[in-house]
Amino acid sequence: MSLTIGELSRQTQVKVPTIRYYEQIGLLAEPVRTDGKQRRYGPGDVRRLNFIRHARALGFEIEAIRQLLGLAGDPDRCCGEVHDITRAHLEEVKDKIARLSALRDELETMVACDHRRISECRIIEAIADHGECQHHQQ
Amino acid sequence: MSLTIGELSRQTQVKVPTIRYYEQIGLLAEPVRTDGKQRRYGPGDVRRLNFIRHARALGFEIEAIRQLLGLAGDPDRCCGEVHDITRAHLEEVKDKIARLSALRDELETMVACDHRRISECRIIEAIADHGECQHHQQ
DNA sequence: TCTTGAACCTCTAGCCGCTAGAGGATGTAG
DNA sequence: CTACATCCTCTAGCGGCTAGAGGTTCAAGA
Repeated sequence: MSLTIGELSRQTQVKVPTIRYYEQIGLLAEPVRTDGKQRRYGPGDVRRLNFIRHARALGFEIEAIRQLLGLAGDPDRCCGEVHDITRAHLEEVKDKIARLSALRDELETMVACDHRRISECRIIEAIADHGECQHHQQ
Repeated sequence: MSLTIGELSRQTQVKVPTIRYYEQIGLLAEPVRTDGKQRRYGPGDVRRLNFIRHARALGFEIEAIRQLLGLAGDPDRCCGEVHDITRAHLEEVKDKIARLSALRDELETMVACDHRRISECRIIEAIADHGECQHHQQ
């Protein structure tokens, strides 16, 4: 009934080295081992790793996921903190979108360049003359 | 007439260790040194570093900037390649925006949680049951 | 029972684009 | 001539993995 790390990887779509990495940073508990030191996983591990994968796909950072997992294991608690973490993440995402949108607009103006010589290329000029605005994406 | 690394840093808003890092990866040429091995920069370095900073602020990767700098130094060439690099970057930015927007919508649905107990929290459920969609932001 | 060989193990290093710190040398103002 | 801000090099760390070396284990087939 138990899974090897490869089977867990196939079921959750999380790569084998990533699973070991999650164990190393304490996001996943150390599993049972065979006599030959190979890892064996149960259904609980599948659920937890799926949760992690989904949260990563939603862009949560590892530390946020660690907190969410802690809270998720505490069924009687009010989920206010879960709400806070998610809202904070939502704000970050909105912020990124806003900054990237400004970037997109600038780049779109720039690519209206009509293939002149470099010495009069609007893109090069645009980068060289770019003002004091602070984008810092990602 | 020449600048110390600290003065260059103040003029360009690029931090001192970052300037040394750019030199190390060959993005910035090795500058003149004093007898005591301290770096001294000229106006050309200020221009080049400003270009780099602006391009970074626009989200270009170091490798793209390396190419842009190479092309920028070739005034008679047609700027088609510059255009291509910029358009490729624009496409990436648009792609990121699209993925982040989908993420934002999902998170917004999730934060409509009304502070119940964890055991019936919609956010936790939403993460746990999250489908097979692949977001992978950033 | 033995032999394959795929999958497992640990360990280390690398990716990007910096940032931080140790520990020491240099340069300039008073 | 001294103080001390700034400079130097070198190494390690950040997040979140990914890749590779070099060796071991496990399960299926002969």
